[in-house]
Amino acid sequence: MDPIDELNENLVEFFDRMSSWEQSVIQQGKLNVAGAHAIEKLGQFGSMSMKDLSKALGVTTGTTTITVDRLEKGGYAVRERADNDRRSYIIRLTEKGNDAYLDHHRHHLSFAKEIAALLTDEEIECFTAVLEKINKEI
Amino acid sequence: MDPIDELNENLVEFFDRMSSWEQSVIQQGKLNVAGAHAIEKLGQFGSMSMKDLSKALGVTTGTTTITVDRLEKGGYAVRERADNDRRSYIIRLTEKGNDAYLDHHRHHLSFAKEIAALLTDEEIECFTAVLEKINKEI
DNA sequence: ACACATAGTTTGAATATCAAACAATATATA
DNA sequence: TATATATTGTTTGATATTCAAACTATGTGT
Repeated sequence: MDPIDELNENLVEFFDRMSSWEQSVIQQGKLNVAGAHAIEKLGQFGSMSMKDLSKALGVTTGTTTITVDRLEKGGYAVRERADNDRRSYIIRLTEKGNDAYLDHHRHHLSFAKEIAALLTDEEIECFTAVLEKINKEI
Repeated sequence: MDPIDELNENLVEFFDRMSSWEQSVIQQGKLNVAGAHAIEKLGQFGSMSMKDLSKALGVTTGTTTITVDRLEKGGYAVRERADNDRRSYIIRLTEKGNDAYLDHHRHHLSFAKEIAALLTDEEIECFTAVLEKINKEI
């Protein structure tokens, strides 16, 4: 079989499995999908404006307004006035929000651990190196 | 840095990039997300019943009814009566539906090709083998 | 000042999804 | 056979998600 075809099939299946896994993890928690994604971005990249958060999430600012409203009501995040621009807010995770992020992060880590357990040290090294290469260049 | 952390970070980023890529590919076409996913399953696994399609997609049969209605209206798929069970339909891709599947498949292939171009033969082999291993066991 | 641009919110509409009720058919049991 | 139960797919009513466009408030450039 063509190596490209083989790579493709495995990629597609892997992506499918990761999607299912991600969704099931989110559904275990109290957050909706949009909120969980927002918390992930805020946890990963730190506090940011509505606009930047929208861009990071790939949705309109209108949608982000709703998402952040919900996060605020749930006590996961707060809007803080930006120093330099009075139109703008900086969205910051609260302690509860950060806990939710860390919890999600722990899930990811245990997923990575589960994968690593299947592989030899050499395979882990190669797999990580390849992913890093792809992430850098695509 | 801990190899697990490193693996995790690269996995998360890779998944994120694949999600964006997938979404942008779908939005280029005329199908909505649900329809595109349904076509992907039907193309990959062949004609199947509403129930099986629902299971493959991870949604209720009610949702699948709507999705398949739309595919039929768009000329991408047809419901055919099952021989053995008169309650049941077999959902089959039309030629147009199959073209849409092949087109999507081509996008995937070119994505895989793009990735392969970044890697040495050895890396391709290792990456594919690791993905296969993970897919089998997770 | 004045026009134009930008950040975020609101609004109205379209779409997606689910759970539950339902109709038609199949299967099992008495 | 007759009757109860299960299953397949559809419909319905409710809720959630998202977008585009209009809008408010503020910033920037001429």
